Amino acid sequence: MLQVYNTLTKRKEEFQPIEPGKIRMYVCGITVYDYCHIGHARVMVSFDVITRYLRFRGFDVTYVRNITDVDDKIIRRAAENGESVDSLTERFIHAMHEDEDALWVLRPDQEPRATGHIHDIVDMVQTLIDKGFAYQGSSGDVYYRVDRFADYGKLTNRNLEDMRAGARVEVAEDKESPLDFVLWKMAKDGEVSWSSPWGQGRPGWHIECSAMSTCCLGNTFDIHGGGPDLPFPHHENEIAQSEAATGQKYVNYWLHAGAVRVDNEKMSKSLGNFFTIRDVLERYNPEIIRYLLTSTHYRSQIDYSEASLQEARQGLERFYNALRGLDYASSGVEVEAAYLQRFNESMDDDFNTREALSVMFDIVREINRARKEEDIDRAQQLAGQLVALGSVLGLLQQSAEAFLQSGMEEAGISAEQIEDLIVQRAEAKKARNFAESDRIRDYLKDQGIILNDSREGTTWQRQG
RNA sequence: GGCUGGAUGGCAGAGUGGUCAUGCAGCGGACUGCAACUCCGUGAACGCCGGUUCGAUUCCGACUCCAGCCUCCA
Repeated sequence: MLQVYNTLTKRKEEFQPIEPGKIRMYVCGITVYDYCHIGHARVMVSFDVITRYLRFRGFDVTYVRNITDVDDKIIRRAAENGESVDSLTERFIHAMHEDEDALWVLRPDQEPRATGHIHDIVDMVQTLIDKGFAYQGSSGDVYYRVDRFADYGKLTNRNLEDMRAGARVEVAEDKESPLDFVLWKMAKDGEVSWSSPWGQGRPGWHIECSAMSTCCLGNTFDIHGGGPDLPFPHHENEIAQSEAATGQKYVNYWLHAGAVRVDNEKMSKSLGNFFTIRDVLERYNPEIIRYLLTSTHYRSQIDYSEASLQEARQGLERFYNALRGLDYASSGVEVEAAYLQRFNESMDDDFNTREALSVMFDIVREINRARKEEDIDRAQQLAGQLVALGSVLGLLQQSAEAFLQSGMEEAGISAEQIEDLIVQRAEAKKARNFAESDRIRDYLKDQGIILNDSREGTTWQRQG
């Protein structure tokens, strides 16, 4: 039985799709004005794993993740750079796709962009005005009338009294209540804008997700996901907009990823501890980031640090050391019941990837035992199963050599030089000149290269 | 202050009303010319105080501390 933790009810619930066998899922994506950071990576990887597992379990999943390609930050950044909004957003959408590909994040089925759905957004705003849930202020901006929506605050347990009392919200002169939020924003001179019944302007942030999710997935859909900072106000406002507009329940299950901290501090630009995905990829194999993000439950807070990256590297080394030199099937492998059942039970429990990994480590031990007993058929059979389960988490999809020999290439020596030295060392060993063979090994170790002798010969890997 | 989540062995991190997590590190042994990889064995934990129970790290309550959100932020 698949159970998921639902932010709306604050507990784990049995998952029941609206339509048997089908799942419609929407995840809030990126505002494209800069490179993606590791917090973005976490949301991408978490929902990628969720999607892969749901499909592995036989569901037909429609995965939609939006791109916010117009908002204040984008307009400001484009102006600072002296470039058009289009050119800025195209650049960073391209960069986002590169980062995702590097992390083996499968593309969503649809990636709607706010600017591609202006018509749907205008329609929804008009519906809200017609139903009395929205109004145009004297500035021309259109606001959502929070007091009209009785269920406001149900996702994050807020009540309007408390919020008014401690209101730190910017007060716009023409709002009826300080808690009202913008649906349609009038354009200032020269800003990118679209025509609407209320004048030239652009959508507010929250309305685009309501409009696009409804448009792509229907009035009510199964899963809505996003990052840790989105439940309030973003998702609260989405519920208010969509349920007021359609009169139907918006979403059945709300899933939110946990925060990423850096060296045990909140990640923020002011602290200067903001890491982009490409910063990290300069120094680490992409799978190391992916493993780090998968080895903690998706809802838990995760600490990003050199130490945690090292630990991720070590975990993967154990996997790839087991796979190294084995010729295993890369697809169509059936996983034997004992392992499959434990794996599925773990993942069925709100996508417990850490526990699923512990099942995979048990397979590693059995592979190594089989290798020791020279039962290569069994080792290869298990290796295929290990990689099959790995593919559900988006792990172990490169060759052992590629992983183990990756890292710090620039600083070190080339593969050709290493192979040469290994040959020289083999000759020295044959002549029982251990002083010379050890000298070569120590030299390579200084270069970050670890040698590994076995009956079949010597293999090498780079140090993490 | 309000709302959420958390506190597990040296570190990371799952989980369970009474019995193994797992990975890294440690210790003993095997393999090896010596290493590395690997295998076998092994020590070590459940914030604090009450309650329920034959028995609680696991359930309930209080407390302390930590984190996220409440302002743009994944």
